[in-house]
This record gives sequence, C-alpha cells and structure tokens, in this order.
Amino acid sequence: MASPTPTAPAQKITTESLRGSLGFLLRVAQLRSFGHFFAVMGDEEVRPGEVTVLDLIRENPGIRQGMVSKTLKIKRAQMSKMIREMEREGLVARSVPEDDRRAIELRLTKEGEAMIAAITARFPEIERRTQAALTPAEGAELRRLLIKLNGLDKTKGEDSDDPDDER
Amino acid sequence: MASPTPTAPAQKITTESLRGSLGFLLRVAQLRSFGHFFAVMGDEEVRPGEVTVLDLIRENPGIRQGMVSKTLKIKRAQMSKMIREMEREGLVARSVPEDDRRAIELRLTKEGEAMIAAITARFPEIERRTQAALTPAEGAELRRLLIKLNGLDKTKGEDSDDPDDER
DNA sequence: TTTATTTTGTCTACTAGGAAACAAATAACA
DNA sequence: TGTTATTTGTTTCCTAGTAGACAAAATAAA
Repeated sequence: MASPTPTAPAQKITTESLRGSLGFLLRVAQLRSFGHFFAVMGDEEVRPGEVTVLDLIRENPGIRQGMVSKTLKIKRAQMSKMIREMEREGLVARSVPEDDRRAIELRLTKEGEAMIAAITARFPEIERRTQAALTPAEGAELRRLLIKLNGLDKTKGEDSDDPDDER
Repeated sequence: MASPTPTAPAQKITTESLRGSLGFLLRVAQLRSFGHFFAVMGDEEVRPGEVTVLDLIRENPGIRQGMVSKTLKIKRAQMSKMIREMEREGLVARSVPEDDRRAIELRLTKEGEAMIAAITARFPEIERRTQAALTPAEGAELRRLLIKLNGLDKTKGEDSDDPDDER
C-alpha cells in the first residue's frame, strides 16, 4: 500500500449516499429557503413560522388555534406561545366563541393586516431566489411534486399515513 | 349583514397562499420524512443528523470535522458536541493529523461501522414510505430537482449564492 | 523574525421547538 | 341525570440547534 492511512484529500469528498436520501435533500433545501427568507426579510423582525401563521389567519379569519396548529404542523404548545406573543405585539386578536368555550378564534388586527401585507409583498422575491437554480417549468414541477408528496392535493381530509400526526 | 362575524366554518379552510410557498412545502415534506425516519428507526437510538454524519464518515474516512459540518450544513458548534458524544459512545475515532494540528480527522470504529451498516439497511424502507404518494418516476424527478436546487449537481465547489454559508 | 490575518475547533449563553402533565369545556354514554 | 372520555389550550421541563466569543495553530505580510 502506497498510502499508509486511508485519508481523504480533504478537498474532494463523495456524497453518494447522501444524494440518495430524500430526507437529507429536503433538509438542505429547507435550510436554503429559510436562508433566502432571512436574506430578503432581514430588516423585518419576523420568522418563517410566524409569517405562515399570520398568512393563514388572514386567509381564514376566525380560524381556531388548533386548526392553525394542525394545518401548519406546528405543535400546540409552540402555537400557544407564538400566538400569545403575537397578541402582545398587537398583531392578532383572540376571542372565545360562545358555542365552544374551550376554543379560541383568531383574527388579524389592523396592525396584523398591515404587517402581513408588507411581508407577502416580498414573497415573490423569496420564491425567485429559492428556485433560482431551476427553470420555471422545473420550479412548477417541484411544487406539484411536493404538494402531492405532502398529501395536500387531496380534497378529503384524512390521509392518516402521516407519521407526524398527533394521535 | 347576514353573518355578523366573518367566521370560517372550522372544517373547510383555505391554504392557497401556503401552497405557493416553496419554503412551507419543503418544511412540511421534511417533517414528514423525519417522521418516517423515526417510525422505521424507532428502536434504534439515533437521530437523522447523526446518521448522515456517520454515513459521510464511512464514505470518506479521515474527513475533517469542519468538512462534515460544511457538507451537511451543520453548524460547527453543534458538530463539536455531536462528535464528542459519538466518540464517547465509541462510534467514531478522532485523530489529529501531523501536518495540521488544528484539524481533527474522523474515522468510524468497528462499532460505528456495524451501527451504520445496520441503519443503512433500513434506508430503502424509509425512502419507500417517504415517497409513497409519488410514482417511481415522480420520486426520481423530485430527487433530481432537489439536487439541482441545492447546487449538488455542480462538480465545482463554490456556488456562493448560498445564504446559509458561514462567512 | 515578528506581527497580523485566517482557519479550525470549542465553550458559553440563549432561543426555538418538543414531550408530557395539566385544567377546563364539551361530547358520549350508562 | 351523573359519569367517563375526548377535545382544546396552557404550563413546565427538557433537548437540539444557533450566535458569538474564544484559544490554538497555520498562513500571510511586514
């Protein structure tokens, strides 16, 4: 043996196995998209999760906290903290419906509306950067595949093969 | 006004805006894939990150800690903890090369080899579950698109439009 | 050589998120 | 009706991951 120790040259490494892992590819892609989010939103003091929450409430005024949690795959405990903070900041209003006094309905305040409007205005730029390496057709196809992968294309509710489901 | 408060019926909500967000779609997909990972690996005491680290070291014996960190997009601080723990568990061996005494080269121990072998044996099942909703052709296309999106198809090193880059 | 700059890994907070126990309200059931 | 089970949100504790300062070694510059 010419080389006594099997040491990689530190420049060229192989990632064969990694490329085969959908989980790894998804994780990296997600980290990149978050990076683009912060690059574009840098000055605004918001996080990706908060934005999706605000946007979902905007689209569904009066939606229940638990439904937001389920839709966005955010744990209820975390949602509880997040909403409390947003209420403190004056972005969302919470109200208890009279027909079910356990639940909490969420609506945006004026400030919340303004905030999410300002933010969504920058969405296209984030999307553009995120899929910059792809052709428009590839970007569209990627979306379609992810929607299908996530079971978001079904009109029916229960997919139930979802391992992240809280049972 | 017939309906005094614009309250959503709590069953049917719309997620129009969310579906348009690649970041959200990626996040949900990634959560699902992690869910499948734990469902299949349930009995083994390993996390997705640890598995990718072990697998990368197996493929590149003697790889430096920093290179693992960069390749897997794991922060160096976190990598430091992770490797220390793995060394304690007897899975990896660390050695300081004589030509650069700052660096640390990583190799798998016998136990590490056995561990990652047992784990990778279950990879196909995880992959199968993760892309169960897609046809084989769609799964392959999704991989291809993610690899391209992540810039992993380029042989050259620097992409540099990567916002997650530690500068 | 001496001095600055960069690289590499570690350490010390700090934050986001998760698990599990909990309380209150509702629903299901005898 | 009373009793049990489920749903809904909250609280507390814990872990994974991040940011930033740090030390040591290597490199570049004087």
